[in-house]
Amino acid sequence: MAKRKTHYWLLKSEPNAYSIDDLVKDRTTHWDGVRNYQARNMLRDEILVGDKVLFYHSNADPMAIVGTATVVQNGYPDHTAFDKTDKHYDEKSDPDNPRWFMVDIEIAQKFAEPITRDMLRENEITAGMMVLAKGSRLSVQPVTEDEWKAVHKLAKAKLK
DNA sequence: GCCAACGTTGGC
DNA sequence: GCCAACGTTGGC
Repeated sequence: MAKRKTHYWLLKSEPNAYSIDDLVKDRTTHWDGVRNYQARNMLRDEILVGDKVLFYHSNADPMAIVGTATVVQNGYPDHTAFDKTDKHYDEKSDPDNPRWFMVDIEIAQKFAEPITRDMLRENEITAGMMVLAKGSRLSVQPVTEDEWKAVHKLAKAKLK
């Protein structure tokens, strides 16, 4: 069976809602509540088991990449859209024709120190990351292999 | 708290 | 199909 090349992604979360520490505690989670079509398409079609994820804290102090995770379940319907009591309930998502999707991820590592936006901006490679672009609101973003590696170098450098 | 950027909605 | 109004995101 031909093996697909690993793809890399960045997932944003407000730590108030779900933080890296929550993921460390839970080990795995389903990435529910995404209600944006571009992000939905990636969750449904492009993000596959074995892909690697940068975990980013938005609207936080500090705003930073705080760890990594691995995708352990391909896209499947986001059941929180069917739950009237859920914050992300969407009456237009039909269980027979779901509108929203999610993947499952598992903690890989929590960085010893957060990789802040300033740190990302100062590095030649990570300075080009989508998450730094003005007005970048997409909560699921593709990351290049070079960016992935550069973030890890920053994480190691930070340990010194 | 402010507000620019962006996505969605709905009238026409 | 256009686009103004509106709501949300998210950095600062």
